[in-house]
Amino acid sequence: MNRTKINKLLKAKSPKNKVLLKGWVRTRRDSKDFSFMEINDGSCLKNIQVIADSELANYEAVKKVTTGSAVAVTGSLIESPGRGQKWEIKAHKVEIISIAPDSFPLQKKRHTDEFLRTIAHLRPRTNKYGAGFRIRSELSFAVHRFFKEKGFKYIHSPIITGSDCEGAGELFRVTTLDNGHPKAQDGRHDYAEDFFGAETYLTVSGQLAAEMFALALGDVYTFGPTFRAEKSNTRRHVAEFWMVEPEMAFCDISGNMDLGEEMIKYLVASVLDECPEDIELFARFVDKKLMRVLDNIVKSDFVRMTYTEAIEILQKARRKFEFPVEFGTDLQTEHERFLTEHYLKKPVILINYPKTIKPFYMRLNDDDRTVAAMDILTPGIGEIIGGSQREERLDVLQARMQATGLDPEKHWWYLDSRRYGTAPHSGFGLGFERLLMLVTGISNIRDVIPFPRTPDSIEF
RNA sequence: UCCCCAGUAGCUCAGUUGGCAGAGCGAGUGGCUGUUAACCACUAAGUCCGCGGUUCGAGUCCGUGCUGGGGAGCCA
Repeated sequence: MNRTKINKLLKAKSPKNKVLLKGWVRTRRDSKDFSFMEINDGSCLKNIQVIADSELANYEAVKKVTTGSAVAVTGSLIESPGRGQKWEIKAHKVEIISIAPDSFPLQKKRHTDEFLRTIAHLRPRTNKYGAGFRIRSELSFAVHRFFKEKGFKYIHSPIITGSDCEGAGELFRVTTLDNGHPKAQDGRHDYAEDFFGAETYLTVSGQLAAEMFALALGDVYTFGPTFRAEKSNTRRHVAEFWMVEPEMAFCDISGNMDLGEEMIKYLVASVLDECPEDIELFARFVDKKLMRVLDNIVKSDFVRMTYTEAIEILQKARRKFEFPVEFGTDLQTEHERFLTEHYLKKPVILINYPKTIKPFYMRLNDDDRTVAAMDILTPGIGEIIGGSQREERLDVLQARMQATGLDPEKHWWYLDSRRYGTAPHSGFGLGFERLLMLVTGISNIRDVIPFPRTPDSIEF
């Protein structure tokens, strides 16, 4: 007999004589001649209530089943005479697959997120983390569906890279050399002896690869893990995170903004549509304003303004900032928060940043002082998307590389894309975990990724 | 890396001026009961984060280290 998942059982239209259910015991309560067991199998937030009575051959053993134990229940799905649930299972047979000893650390009460991080291998068994990771799964599929519906091709960009100029951030080195290996005269490893015959790193972005494929397949995207060796310890940073990076040929900064806004709206709407119960949990217990925030994102247009306009707003603001605001300085967290949380109270797309604070590949504007950069900032999260129209003019790109200290020779293949059939193109990167934070209201990035990697922490 | 806060039972926390180590929940045992994070009674459970110092006496004061959290920088 095949097992039926609980999400299906709970949606039943009529009673069923015989079903098989497998899952974990969330709680058990004894009554006079029977026992109530709440079973969860991860298919949905809700548990199903099982009635195990003294007719069962192993009733004495069933009464010893603890929270966290695994069971298989054969029984009939009947309408519950009790209040609080429509359906319940009258057990004919309860197979005890395993008993969790009383050291099982999850209790039927709320735990702090800090404690649950120390048992990251068990936290998906809680309501909140189960819900969060179901949402993460649905959101991933929604990303692919969004791009598929728009005719984008999915590119698997490499994880190991020899390129160190993809973006800002410290890199993780990839090597098969060990400490005993002979070193070159400067005391560093001789990477000619290494696996690839050169220094290699974990990727910080799939952008350069995506650009090459956009200039062949038209509209493409990558969606995979990226790595930053920054020793930053904040609630918004992890060393390993997932990024979504679309890249579009024949697309300018304006089309880029349109896609970014459309994509965030689509993804938020998808989750609201597909995970209503899981989202409801976050709206009730994690962030009371969540539904209003999400509704606002889906329904209202994002504000669009230039970096220069943003600077003027901040300069006129009657607020003391710790860092001064003037053209040429990057916006600090306090500035971003003022704009999105106090001034506009909604997401904003900022464009045309000074060229001095942005990477070489962003397209130089006609004013020669700004580049066609685009950041989308949202209340609470800050920068969720960073992108640009790319510099497609070979000579300008070479000049920008040299000005920022990059060796054009080494990136010959990247420059080839501007030699042969170069065309305007644009793209951006969206931090997948930050999107999850936005959608769930979870305030710490460590709680939206299964096993977070942060400085001095690699237990799981 | 810098600034701030915290660390006491399995979990969440209280602990007064430096003077016997506490509660709720969880767990165990028993009772009650179509129960809903059930209810009632009893029981067990501690390196008060580590090290050093002050003191007749330190969970409490001082120094230092570790761990966790928040903020900043950097970024997605």
